[in-house]
Amino acid sequence: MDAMTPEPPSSAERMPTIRDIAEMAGVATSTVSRALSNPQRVNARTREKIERIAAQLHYVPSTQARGLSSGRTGVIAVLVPDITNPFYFDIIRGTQYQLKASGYTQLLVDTEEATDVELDTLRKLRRSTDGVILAASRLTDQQLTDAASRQPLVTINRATAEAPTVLIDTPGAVVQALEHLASFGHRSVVYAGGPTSSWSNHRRWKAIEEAAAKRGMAATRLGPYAPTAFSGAAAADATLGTGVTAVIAFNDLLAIGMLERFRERGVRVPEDISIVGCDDIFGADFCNPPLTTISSPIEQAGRVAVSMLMAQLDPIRGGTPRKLAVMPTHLKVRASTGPARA
Amino acid sequence: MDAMTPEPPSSAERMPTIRDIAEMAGVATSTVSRALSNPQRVNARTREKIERIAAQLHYVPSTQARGLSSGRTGVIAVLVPDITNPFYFDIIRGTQYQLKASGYTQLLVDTEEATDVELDTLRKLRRSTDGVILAASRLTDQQLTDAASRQPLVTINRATAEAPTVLIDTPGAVVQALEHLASFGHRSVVYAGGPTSSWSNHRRWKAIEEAAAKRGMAATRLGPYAPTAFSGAAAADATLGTGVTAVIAFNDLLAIGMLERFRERGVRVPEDISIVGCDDIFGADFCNPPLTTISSPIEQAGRVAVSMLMAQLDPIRGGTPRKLAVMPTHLKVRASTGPARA
DNA sequence: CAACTTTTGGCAATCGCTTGCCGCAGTGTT
DNA sequence: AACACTGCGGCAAGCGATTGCCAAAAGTTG
Repeated sequence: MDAMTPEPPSSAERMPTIRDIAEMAGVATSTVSRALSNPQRVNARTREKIERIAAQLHYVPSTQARGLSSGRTGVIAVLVPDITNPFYFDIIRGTQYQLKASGYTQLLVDTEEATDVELDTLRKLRRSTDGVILAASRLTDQQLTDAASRQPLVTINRATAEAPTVLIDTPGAVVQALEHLASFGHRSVVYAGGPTSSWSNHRRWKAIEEAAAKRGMAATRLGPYAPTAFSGAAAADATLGTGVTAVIAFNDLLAIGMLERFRERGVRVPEDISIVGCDDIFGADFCNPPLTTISSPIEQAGRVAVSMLMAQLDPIRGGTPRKLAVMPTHLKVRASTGPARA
Repeated sequence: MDAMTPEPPSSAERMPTIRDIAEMAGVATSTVSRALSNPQRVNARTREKIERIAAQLHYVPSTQARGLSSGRTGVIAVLVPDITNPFYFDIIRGTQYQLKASGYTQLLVDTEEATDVELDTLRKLRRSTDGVILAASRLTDQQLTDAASRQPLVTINRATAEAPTVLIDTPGAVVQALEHLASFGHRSVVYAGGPTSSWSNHRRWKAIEEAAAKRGMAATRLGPYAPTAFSGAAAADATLGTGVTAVIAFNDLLAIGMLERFRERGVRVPEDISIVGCDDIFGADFCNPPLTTISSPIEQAGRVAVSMLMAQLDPIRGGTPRKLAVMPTHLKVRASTGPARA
């Protein structure tokens, strides 16, 4: 107003606020606020007018201010151990899709397979997010319980008593995999294990051990190996050392790495050795040979995780909050498995 | 303090604020604020005391409040056309890494290869982010110019006059690819093109056309095809229809899809037809046959984009703001290319 | 038509932090 | 000894929304 007041640099013109709208509409800011985020609280005519002005001004509410006063941020964090692992891509896509549909923003964080990064992130995020989806958490039960008591949380592939969980029923499919191998005459199998801190890893091995025992097959566990194609070489070599005819890998990444190593060493797949992966990631269908693997609707797992979180955030609209969802799995037979060599 | 005041539900105990710290330390909130975010502005002893109390309270500053009053959000958005395209994985990893190192949070958004989603996202994000990295933007020059004038922006694989850009020098490598094919006796080549709105696509085709003309080779453009493995079938069929002995695909995804289709139809690669991909994505090395492709430090491109953005945000510390960075590329020869059939 | 309820909109406090401005000490300069 | 700095800390005004409380207006009812 004052002629002395220096104009702010016009480089970035000021963004409109509810005050601007309120002035133009001749109402109070509170009315604008209500019209925009609580429509039924305000008269239809007033609301329309406000909406029109808002649109005309290209008004975008400040998430910061909104979050500060309302306590809600509209942000959900998704924590994955490794952004570059294709397995998580499908999860991420699923959560992204469903979060967007629910009006939330997804904040993706790579925890680098490290417990402390995970813990630290969780702490920092407590303030700035409404909830967290924790995929393949590396936390201990205790840490997980603590975290769940502090913020709305849903885990994927990591069961806890405290937080709702989406589980991919890999153990179920492991049985199918074992049957499949048995039908090909395999009598002994190696499990190329994943990270020690991986809960799924334990779960998978237990299932294999048990199912193998039931069928009188010998099962050996190798590892731990990092869940990367790169580690496949070591896993392949160790497997060859055992003389088994079949191997089940912790995941497809590892399996694909093993495939390459086998080829390098002149070991034929599946003639000399059969290999089963897990997750049916991008690439499992076009590697050489195409990988027999355990497939599941991973993307859907992400979507389900989101809806379980939504139910937790808004118990009324969300309906009965499920504590556990199990995604079905099935064995996808491709060319990496075949009859056991004599 | 008042006995009548109802205790807040202890379910989630209140998070500590700078006021709590200020009270405990016996200083004003402004001092706490400065001690924490502007350390040299406050006496060392005072600062240490405050830091100690903050740590003890597990204090985490509210990004919301901070952003509201300071105008900075600490968030950088990264927009990619398709989260599930492995090409962007590496970019995302690069940006994530570098942003974290710079103390920023990455907000990842999938724009679904759609111009309007991109535009809309950009608008919404203007308020809540400090800057944007736009990978393979589908925007027109005009739209891009507008966007760049409204918010700090860096593009990847999309040159503009306005915004700093990181380019992957694929056209450069296309020449290598053509030489490689020529040395194998190929005289005609097909380019299986990508999306019409893709700037790189045009750029690539121009380079091929020109390089082919210079060598007296015939070049035909096919497409557009969606940059997915799924579209590979159509691209493969169309390619076969032309009778050429070599094809360069818009990207590896498409190339891999073509590879599969060729196998389905009994066309041998590289005996019957040679194929060159582009990007060297995850999977290009283990598909069947492994793909000859144009490789480049994609992850580094992401990192460079971040540092260019940082330079823009803080011109003093950031050093000379580069307007353009070109990432080198080279042809990675694998098994999908070979001598032309007679 | 009076008494009452429901709508509708305004006031003002608040969320947690940043930052411009001010003033008090302590130090150094002439 | 008077003066000017400089370093350090406090005051208080925002940032842009939300929301509890209240009052005026409108609608209902007997």
